[in-house]
Amino acid sequence: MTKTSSERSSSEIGFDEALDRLRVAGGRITRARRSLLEDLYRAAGRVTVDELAERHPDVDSATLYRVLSHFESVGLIDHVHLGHGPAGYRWVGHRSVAVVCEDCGRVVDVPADELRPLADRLRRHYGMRLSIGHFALTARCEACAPDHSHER
Amino acid sequence: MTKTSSERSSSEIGFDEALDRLRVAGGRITRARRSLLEDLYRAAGRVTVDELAERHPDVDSATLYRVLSHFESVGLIDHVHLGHGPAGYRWVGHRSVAVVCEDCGRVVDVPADELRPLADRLRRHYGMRLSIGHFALTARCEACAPDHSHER
DNA sequence: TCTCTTATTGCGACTAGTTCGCAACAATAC
DNA sequence: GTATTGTTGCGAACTAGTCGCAATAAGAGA
Repeated sequence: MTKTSSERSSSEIGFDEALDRLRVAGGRITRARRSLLEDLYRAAGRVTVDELAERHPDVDSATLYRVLSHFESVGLIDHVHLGHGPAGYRWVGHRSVAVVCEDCGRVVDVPADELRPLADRLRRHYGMRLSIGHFALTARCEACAPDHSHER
Repeated sequence: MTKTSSERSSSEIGFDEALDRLRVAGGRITRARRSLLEDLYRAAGRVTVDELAERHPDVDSATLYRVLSHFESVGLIDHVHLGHGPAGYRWVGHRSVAVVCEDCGRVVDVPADELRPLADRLRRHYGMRLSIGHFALTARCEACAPDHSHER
């Protein structure tokens, strides 16, 4: 289920740089923080809290959330709500929007630019600045909703 | 089935028709169902579970959810997840998408047609059929995220 | 290196939103 | 009316996430 082909761009924050950021922010580099940071850094794409909890059984779930929100406040990761399920976290620098199938849960990443025209219209005509990335778009994938207009 | 995409509320289901549908579906018209159906029919737009619970204190919340999902399965209402908060329910036939401010929770309704270009692209290029309406788009309204840059 | 301060953790309780099991109830068919 | 069985109310459970607090352990300074 690992996400494919999210190559690291040069503008992306490196692991050591991330550690520095945490230190500059005045925080301590604890065992939990270091191992979660490593995991998030190495993960190719989005990771859910469940997955992190499974991979770090020594880290309490309350701590998990606290660490994640700390990382987020320092600008190392961001999170996206994937429909009904748990949120997904990933290293910053990705400029894509998740489109999740509401039936099978499959997530397809779409370049954020695809939403630009809509975002512009929403801002200009409705005064709403679209939060690209914070919530996934829900859809149905081909497997779950084969085309050719057969309504349920 | 009556689902041609550009049609609007001319084909909206009336209250008595809705009652018929429930009967045809083999269900009983209970007190809870009748009063909730009336409420939803009369409500101008989206109603949250909280609001319904407040207005129908005699109806247990578990029943509330069951009735709502029954109505939905019969095709009388649909629901939309408004970001972090509770879901909103409304009479079918509305062709709009909710855009919710993630800070203040304000909901702005946007004609579904605004999403058409995006939906088309997602279908054609990514094989995902956007579920317009099931999830709100999240954004920030002008009050919560005043535009600092000087854009036209 | 040891000591001290205090940021962070683990634990358990708690929240919101929603679902489930089950016995009591009430809508309808007869 | 009575019987049948779909629905309801109640409470418990569940998921995703948050919070308070005492114990722990980073890491600055001696």
